[in-house]
Amino acid sequence: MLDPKYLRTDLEEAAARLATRNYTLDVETLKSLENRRKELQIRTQDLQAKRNAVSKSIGEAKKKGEDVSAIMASVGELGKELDEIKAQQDAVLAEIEKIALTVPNLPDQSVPVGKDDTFNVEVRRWGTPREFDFPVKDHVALGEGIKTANAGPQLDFDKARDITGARFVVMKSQIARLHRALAQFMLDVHTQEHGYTECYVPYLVNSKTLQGTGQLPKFEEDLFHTNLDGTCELDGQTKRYSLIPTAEVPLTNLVANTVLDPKDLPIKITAHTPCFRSEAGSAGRDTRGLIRMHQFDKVEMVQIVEPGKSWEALESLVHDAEDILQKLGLPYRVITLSTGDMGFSSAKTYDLEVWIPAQNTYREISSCSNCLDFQARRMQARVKVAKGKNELVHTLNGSGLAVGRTLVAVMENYQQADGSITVPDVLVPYMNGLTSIR
RNA sequence: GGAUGGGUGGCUGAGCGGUUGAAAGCACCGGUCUUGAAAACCGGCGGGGCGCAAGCCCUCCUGAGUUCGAAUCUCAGCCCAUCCGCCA
Repeated sequence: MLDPKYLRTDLEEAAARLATRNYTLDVETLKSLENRRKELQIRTQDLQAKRNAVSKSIGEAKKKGEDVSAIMASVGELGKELDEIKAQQDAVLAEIEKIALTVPNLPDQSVPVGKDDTFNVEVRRWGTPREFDFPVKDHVALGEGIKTANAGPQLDFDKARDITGARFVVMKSQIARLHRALAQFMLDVHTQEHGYTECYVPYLVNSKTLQGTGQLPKFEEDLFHTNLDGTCELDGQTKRYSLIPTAEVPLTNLVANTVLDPKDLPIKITAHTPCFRSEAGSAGRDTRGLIRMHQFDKVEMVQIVEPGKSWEALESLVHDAEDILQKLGLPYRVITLSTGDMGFSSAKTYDLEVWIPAQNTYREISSCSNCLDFQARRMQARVKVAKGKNELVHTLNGSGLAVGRTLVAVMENYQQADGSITVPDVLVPYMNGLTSIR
């Protein structure tokens, strides 16, 4: 959520900045709601003050044994009026809240302005894509060509289709192990070299949690939801669990509704989890292979930092992600997403794109975002900066990395003419010494 | 799933329906004392909203209700603890 104070005082500016990310802020509606809110709040508070004063005097009079029937009669109407106005105020407040929860974060001033991904800006490149002296295969062809002992493909999309449906995969044998090795390797690097604390988190979360990081209420259809005793509405909260679309959700919400001690910051945490996305609206895109799955593994990094320290934290986060790619020897580039291409909660996002030989292009493998206080405000995550002075923390998240896509990159970049895959040096220990998958 | 007991400020923990936003202790902050520190003593110390401010309002798990007035009473829900049952 944006700072309601800012939204009140600089509504026009907010609208202009949000427009750069293709979001139209309903200025007129907000203005009139705000005016109404103010008017109603003044009236309720006035009535409440009156009621409090009278009630107090009743108490005092009663204590002295005086007759209070006259005073009590005088406040009879007050309660009724208060109830009415309070109800109106609650309705207006609820309406404002409803809008506020669907307004995306403001893009930082340093973010390139543009309506879509064509306005993204390349920041730097690392590594040189390898020259192949044979026709390159994509990871699907490679994975289906490498067989298990009983001749089944090690990358099996057909079985997954039978078991579940499209956009799922079954991995077997050494490919499955390579996939696991990648995740282990990433976790080890982040915990042992980058200072993150490893976490194991729930894969099913409640609605409040999803609201905290910004997935709800706006992106309902992007998620998979469970159906706990039917879905019942309970004080505005849908009672059900949903599968996490990223570990950012449980990790970031670890600090929801807390007041942190500055000396405990920054908090750097990481987790390897499966991620579940409905991919609503991406029908037909990346239908071949592992690039876009309903279920995929990811190692996620989250940082909780003091306000004012998040920009340096964003740079460190990107470097932590880049380090994995460098250790794996995978060529990549760093992109600054334009205003129109950023996620809902982000003020600035760097994407890491890894070289995919079969597509002759770079594809997203990590997304690192600074959310500033946007998520913290939704979660009520604060830090005690001075005595009695609490400020919202800043939250950042980044993939470190998407494991499935890293597997794709390793398979394709390390393929040999005979269809085998050389195991990157850093992964050999995780593969029990195996140097080649064939 | 069944039974019982609970949810109060950073923590522990009081709180007859009426100056209780909340005793007390710990922690924390400021001061006195001290060469310095500790101890002792004095003072301060939850969160949020509106407002330039004074101040006013909200907030004792959440929501609804009773009442002139609710942390205190009623109902529902959520969560926690313990015991029983079931179970990876």
